[in-house]
Amino acid sequence: MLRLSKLTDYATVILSFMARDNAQMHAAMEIAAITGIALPTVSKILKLLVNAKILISTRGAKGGYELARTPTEISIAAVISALEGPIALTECSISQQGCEQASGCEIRGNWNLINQTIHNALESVTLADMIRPTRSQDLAWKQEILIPVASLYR
Amino acid sequence: MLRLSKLTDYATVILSFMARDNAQMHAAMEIAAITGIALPTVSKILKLLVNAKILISTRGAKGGYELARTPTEISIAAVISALEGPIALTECSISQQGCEQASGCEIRGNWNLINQTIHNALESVTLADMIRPTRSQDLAWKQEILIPVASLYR
DNA sequence: ATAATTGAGGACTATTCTAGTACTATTTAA
DNA sequence: TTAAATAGTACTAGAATAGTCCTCAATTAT
Repeated sequence: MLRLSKLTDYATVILSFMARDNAQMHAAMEIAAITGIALPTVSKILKLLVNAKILISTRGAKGGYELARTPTEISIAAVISALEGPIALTECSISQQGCEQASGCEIRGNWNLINQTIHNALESVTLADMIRPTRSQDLAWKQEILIPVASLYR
Repeated sequence: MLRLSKLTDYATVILSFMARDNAQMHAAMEIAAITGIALPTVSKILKLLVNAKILISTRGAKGGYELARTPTEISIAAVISALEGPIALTECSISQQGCEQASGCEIRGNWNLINQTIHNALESVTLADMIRPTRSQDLAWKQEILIPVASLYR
């Protein structure tokens, strides 16, 4: 199923709300109330997004969270990485120590390629794209996503 | 991390071996011995691949498993689907009942789009691609993967 | 100054999912 | 009829995830 964690899913909901809303500063409690996600969970997610430099936090009374960049500059890949670490389908693509297959794993290089492909696809979609309506008549969206695989080899 | 399960990873190793090897029929025990994966685990994976019509099984003495199609006709997307169910990043993309976000989820359509994008990318890579060597001088591979996103809307 | 508000950081728990194993039935060849 | 091989299903242990809670730090308002 190639699953994304629930927290990541929540993160996109939260960020979409923040991108759509005019106000710049949002307290965690406010976000929890609006999205319907429990406050401690929202807090956890917001903290991760701050660490990943996707959000900026302000402490104290009247504090809260705001987007660090404009929605067009925040890619879905960045959000996923913030919540789940580096984007990669297989273990061996992350740790350099390689897998311990008896026969030797011949296909790691190709997995890396696929990882790159997907990463590129996710990199090309931004928060601004996510908050666009999906009805087909509103489609001033990207014509196509072009992934030059050959370039990955260079 | 956008993780793929270990079983799926194993499946690609197993299928790569079968695609590379000339012999048509391979018993589960043989595959276990060569790949170094425990026999019960190998069996489990092979059964799933049979159900997904990626492999054909023959029972009885001299039986075994063989590819149902040529390696160029087996996509990585099919393999992933066989092991993990439909390829989708978010829960709500699979079940039709929708999520129970208080504010209403505005972004489902866009997630579906991203799912489609990734699915297309995985669909375009086949088992034959996986067993190709990865050294750059051997690259008679695909020039690029073209994903016409606009067409998804029609 | 002091109190109130808000985020930071980390620890902890319960639940769910995954990986792996085992057992029994069924099919086929010799 | 026996041996070899897959089919199907159920079960267990371990790991990962989701979610919660508590204490500390920072800022603003009174």
